[in-house]
Amino acid sequence: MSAQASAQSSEQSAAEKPLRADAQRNRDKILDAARAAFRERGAACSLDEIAKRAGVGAGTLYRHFPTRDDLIDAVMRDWAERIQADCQAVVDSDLPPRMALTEWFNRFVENVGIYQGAAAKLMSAMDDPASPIYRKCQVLVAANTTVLDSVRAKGALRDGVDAREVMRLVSGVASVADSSRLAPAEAAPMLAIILDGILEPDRP
Amino acid sequence: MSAQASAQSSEQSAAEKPLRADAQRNRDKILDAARAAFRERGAACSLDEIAKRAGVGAGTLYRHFPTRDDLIDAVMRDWAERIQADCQAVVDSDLPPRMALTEWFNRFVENVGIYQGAAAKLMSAMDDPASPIYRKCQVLVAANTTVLDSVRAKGALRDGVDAREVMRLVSGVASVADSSRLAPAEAAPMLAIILDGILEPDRP
DNA sequence: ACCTGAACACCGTTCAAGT
DNA sequence: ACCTGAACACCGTTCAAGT
Repeated sequence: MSAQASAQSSEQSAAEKPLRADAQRNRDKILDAARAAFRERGAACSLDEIAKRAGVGAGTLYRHFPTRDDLIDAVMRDWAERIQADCQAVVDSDLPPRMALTEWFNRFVENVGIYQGAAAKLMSAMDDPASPIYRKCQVLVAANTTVLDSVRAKGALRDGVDAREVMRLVSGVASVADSSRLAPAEAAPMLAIILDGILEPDRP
Repeated sequence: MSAQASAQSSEQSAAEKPLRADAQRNRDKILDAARAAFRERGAACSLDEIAKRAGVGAGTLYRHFPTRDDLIDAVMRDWAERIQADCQAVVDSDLPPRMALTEWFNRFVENVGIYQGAAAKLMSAMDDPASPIYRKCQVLVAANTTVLDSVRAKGALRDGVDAREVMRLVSGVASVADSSRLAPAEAAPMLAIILDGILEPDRP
């Protein structure tokens, strides 16, 4: 069972008071069950089913995660780290601008597409500070800004290209890919258009 | 009441056997109620509430519209006509390419954004022939192709730009605008990027 | 301090009984 | 031929009772 792997490294946010041992165990079981359920049935899957899979009462799930978005947020934790790692890798790689952005956008769409409905969740949280996922969006915006700035420093970006707008556009592509059930690679033509739209046209 | 307007011009698709008078009246009442409810609460609003608003039994709603998508499809009827009209207007206008496409994309996003969740519905129906909304998507794809072809004829489009991909991209923008609750005008920067991505860069 | 699961509310969907 | 609304199933959410 994959339950073991993450049950060992008790998943908890850095600066929070420690949970009682049994509570921590339940929290981990819920997260494992949620990850599996989201993967199979998408982010709209029944919370009751997740509780049952995790072998806990429904109330326990709600105690740990008052809303569905809180649960999604927790499940997204490792996922945000992966994106930050990708960002760093691309910036360090020193690839030519177009290749760097192609790589970055592709990974972005791939990462955002882990669960059906995850892309849509992200989009609606992006401008909603009240959403539990809002912070995760900030991380994405920051990573995207970092990558774009590194390309801008090479003079490859058109004037007036705003990282926020690019982020929205790419999220839109991720969402299209998600709801049309496109393979990640099938998003490439759309991403290519965006690239042509933000990169300085080849100069003689 | 706005109910009167559309109750007079009994809304029925061209080639279908006529309904009994009372059935036709109920159908119209349901559509009016659905339009109002979708506008207020979005495309995910309770069907039961729509039936109540329309003053019919729940079963009557299901008799006329077996699935939620069938109802959405019917509500979208006049909406698709509006898009086709916009398409024709833009093609006939003989505006310079960039202005023509700006106009077209803006209207597209505006039209698709009538109801919360409508854009998402469209996206997922685009590649799903089994969906009742699929036909409506075909209309949109056709209109979009017409506009793009008219611009291509002027040599303003980059080589290899596919109408289908552009349609997907713009739907994605509409979806972002929808779920982030952006005003239609706020989609302009994203649309500008797409324009730069598909138009031939200015030549000296 | 935390867990359980019965109980409630809400919504989609069906279908027997009615006109 | 069509309509009604009670009935059922399913899901989210709460909370009294338990450890």
